[in-house]
Amino acid sequence: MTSFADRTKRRLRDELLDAAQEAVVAGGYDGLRMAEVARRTGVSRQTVYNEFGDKWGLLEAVAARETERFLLDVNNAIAEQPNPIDGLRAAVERALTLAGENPLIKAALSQPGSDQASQLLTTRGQQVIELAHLRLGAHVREHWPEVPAEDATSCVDVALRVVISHIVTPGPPPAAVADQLARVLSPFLAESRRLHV
Amino acid sequence: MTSFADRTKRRLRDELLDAAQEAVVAGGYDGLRMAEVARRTGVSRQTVYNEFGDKWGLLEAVAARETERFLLDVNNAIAEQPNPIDGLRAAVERALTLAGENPLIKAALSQPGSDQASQLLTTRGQQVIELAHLRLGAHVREHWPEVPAEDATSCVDVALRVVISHIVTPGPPPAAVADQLARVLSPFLAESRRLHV
DNA sequence: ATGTTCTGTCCGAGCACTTGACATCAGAGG
DNA sequence: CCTCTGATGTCAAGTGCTCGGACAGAACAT
Repeated sequence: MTSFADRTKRRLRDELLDAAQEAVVAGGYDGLRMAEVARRTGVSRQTVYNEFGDKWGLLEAVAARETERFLLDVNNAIAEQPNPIDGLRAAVERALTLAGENPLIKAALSQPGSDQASQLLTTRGQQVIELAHLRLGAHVREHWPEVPAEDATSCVDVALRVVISHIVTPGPPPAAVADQLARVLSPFLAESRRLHV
Repeated sequence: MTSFADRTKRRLRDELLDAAQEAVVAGGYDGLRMAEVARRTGVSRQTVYNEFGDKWGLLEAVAARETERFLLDVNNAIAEQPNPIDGLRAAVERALTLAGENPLIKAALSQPGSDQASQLLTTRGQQVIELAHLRLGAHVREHWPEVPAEDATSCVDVALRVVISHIVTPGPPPAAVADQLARVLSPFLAESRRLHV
């Protein structure tokens, strides 16, 4: 169904992103050279600009792809738990674990010239919040329809911001944070549920 | 090192060959439609012609690729046996087994409009003989350098023609043929070796 | 001050693929 | 017998993407 040209374009994008990501992991934002990405992929420098506009666009695309993968993984963790509280705990733990192991996040946080990288993390944080809202909200609505949308939103919102904070400023182990959050938030959800039954 | 364009061209060729091979397996030579190959690959009909010239060229390319894979597999079987006689037996058995399981060969042999397909098998047979000569000859020279090149060539030649005959006209199980050939040919090789020590 | 390196932009040439048309041939059916 | 259909093979014009080279500007080191 999809034309060969379409698939090729996708592959080109993917390979460029691979090269770029590798460069960022190795040397941070400053270590990312447009010419190097082009060379590694076997393509002209111009082609990289055609595809991503400018260096910032390339970096953003790298982050977007990684974000999507990240969320996909976290979503799987949620889906395995029918109980929203357990889903919350699982998601938090998985997210923190993944973040701790992710070389791209490490690079963004630790590299010297990370003015840009941290800004990117903030931007991505916004996107993560939006996407995760949809997914987590749907999960709550599905299993606990009694809980009003507003309350579910509030709960998810708080959890996400705490998680992002823990990613940016690492602290206790993932499981501990997950338990803590679940303990703190579950009474709120449970009561909301009881009130609107 | 290789440019993205090169890799893409290779991939295009491969996908076209995949589609063509599938068509041949399903419907023989007559079942192979240029337009269908193009459609399945997501490319224009003209592109198929640009790549392979004409229908016969496409079919030949399919056969060539499959031949290469076939020989690669057989070569591995040979390489595992230091003793040339054992190598011969292993190669014969592997070749007949592979041929018996290969859908493309089955299609070429069983399809109705197989005037072309059988001719193709003949052509390929020639190529197989040439390539296998190089490989088998090298194997004998490596392990039994005493055997003159002419004798090794004769031995390999006979074996190859018998094998091809068994592929075209299936008979006893592969292992039986392999043993038979090994038994028949080994005295010749052994004596030649003894004489030229 | 000067040279170097990288970003970002522009443009002309080239190449592969697409599209549509056409000639030709074989088989099927009226 | 004639025609209609579907397939192969060829051609030319059009299109999009990529390439290569050149250039200006900014940051930085010597």
